[in-house]
Amino acid sequence: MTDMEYLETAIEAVIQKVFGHEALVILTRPDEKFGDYATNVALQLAKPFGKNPREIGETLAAELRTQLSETVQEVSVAGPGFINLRLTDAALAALATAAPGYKPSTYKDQVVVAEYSDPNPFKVLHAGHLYTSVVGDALANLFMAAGGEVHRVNFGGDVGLHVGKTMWAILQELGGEHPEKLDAIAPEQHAEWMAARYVIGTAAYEDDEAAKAEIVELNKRVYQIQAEGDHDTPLAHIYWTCRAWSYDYFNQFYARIGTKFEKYYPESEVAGLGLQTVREQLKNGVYSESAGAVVFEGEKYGLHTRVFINSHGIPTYEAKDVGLIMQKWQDYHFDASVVITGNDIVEYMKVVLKSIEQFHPELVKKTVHLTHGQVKLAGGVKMSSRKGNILRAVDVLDAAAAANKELTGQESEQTMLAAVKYSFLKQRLGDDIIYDPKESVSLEGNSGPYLQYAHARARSVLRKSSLQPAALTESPLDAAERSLARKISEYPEVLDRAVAGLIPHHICTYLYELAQSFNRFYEHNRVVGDARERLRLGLVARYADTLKAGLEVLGITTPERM
RNA sequence: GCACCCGUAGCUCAGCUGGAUAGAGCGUUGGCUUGCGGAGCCAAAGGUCGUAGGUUCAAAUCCUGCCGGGUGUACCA
Repeated sequence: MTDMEYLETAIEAVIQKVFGHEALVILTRPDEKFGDYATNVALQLAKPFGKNPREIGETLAAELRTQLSETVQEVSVAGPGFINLRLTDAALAALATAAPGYKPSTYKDQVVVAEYSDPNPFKVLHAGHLYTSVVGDALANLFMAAGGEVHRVNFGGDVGLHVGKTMWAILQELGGEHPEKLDAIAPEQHAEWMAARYVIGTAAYEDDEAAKAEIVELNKRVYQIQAEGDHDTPLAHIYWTCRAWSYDYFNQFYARIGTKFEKYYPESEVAGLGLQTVREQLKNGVYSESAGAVVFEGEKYGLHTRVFINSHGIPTYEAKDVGLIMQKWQDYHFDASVVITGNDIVEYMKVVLKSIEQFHPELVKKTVHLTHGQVKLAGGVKMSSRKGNILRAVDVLDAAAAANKELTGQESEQTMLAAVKYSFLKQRLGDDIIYDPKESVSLEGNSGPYLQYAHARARSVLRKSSLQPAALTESPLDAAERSLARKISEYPEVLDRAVAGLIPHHICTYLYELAQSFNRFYEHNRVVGDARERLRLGLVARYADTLKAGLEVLGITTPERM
């Protein structure tokens, strides 16, 4: 129980005692001039009690003053009837002292599976993958901070039409099924070479009927290669080699941005289970046959119909997703499963989950689908995957690195990543984000590098002093110190809210406000050399620790020096 | 057509478990500077919270209509 919850309970007890009424008290953080906490409970009770809210407020305030005198130094009623509480310095100091180490227990000892990124082998990583990777990593960190046993997994299509398209163009390039010719391609070229093949294959599929037929055929042959475990035929050689290139490329990218997956679920590994499950449930009437395909009739549930097995007998993405969810359940028996994807598949996912709900409802109950928007270039430039002029993940990182170098004259991978990650994370999840290469890496204002700098600067102050930081309780706080302590003390509440709503951007907002709080304090108050040096060092230490804790949840590094 | 999401300052966004003068960054204007890291601080200008209703003591926040934008809508993922 946080101290805020303790106070809420105490106020509820007072209401019970004074009015004999059960009320739900929610404390908020009002403007600092009003106090440390506020509640509008008196306003809410005015109607049922038929009384003036200020009158109710005053009655409660009087009782609270005597009941909470140990931790609350002032209770006031203001405005239309808000009850404002001002903590004693000692109570506030205790809160600030505990803040950076706070761990919510929301997911304590629970198994949580976080699936995100989900790139397809044989294709390029685009800006959207960078976005989902950054967001997914932060959410996984959030679950961990809340006590969860987190498993990061990744799902991707190593079979499917896109593979047929790329393979078709690869065969064109190699002049047939000649795997030995792949050796001529330099390792650092692998990813780009395959991305270019995909673009060519996609164009051919759309424009050339003969090519389209060949691609469909290749798609089937790839499924066959998987089904038979074929590693010997020339085509299989090409397939497995290029598939491995893709995974190497993914791993390098994830290592660069600092996220690590425990497991890849290639579609080929879950397609069988999906197919089997859907066929089984077809017998049970969950799915039905229509025009040679197996579908789920979503209209019955206010959704739409989707094909799970196509008329060629091949499982579509829908069936693979069924297989994936079943497989994750078999592997982890999770308490919670969170899937993070783009918002273009929200309706799709509803259909898939609704179908699974028919035969495995508890599994769906534990699953949450979180979605994000697209990463768009400022200026509204339209990108097309088909033409290959998409915004790639590396393009974003390169743009950030270039801007950072231009601004600081230095090259820093840490700073660049902080800039990109923070610019993605500070926005509420769900909507599109406008990515402006210049603006997003700006090192001034509300940015990742700003917070890294704020942290490094605080550490520098601590290094500068030869004294040990004191416990905050050693002395009453002056106004500026109190203001900073108050902001630090909010951290547990912010973390709780971020965990409860799975909204990491709240942490960003808070950390920025915290840094502003510190800068205001620091502007006019000396630390090293001041008579209050030890106390202030204690404050700076809590501040730096809180920044560090928050940034770590976001997946942003906190260098001691920059 | 239907479904889902979105519409807050010039730009990019917070705020949306309903509450006290709607906040921040960038940009603009003006001030602070021999500073423990100024990547900062203070201040000013800038808003019919898309629009019309409804619910409520109280609506940017909840409900409905409309306008505008995005996405999805049977064998792609």
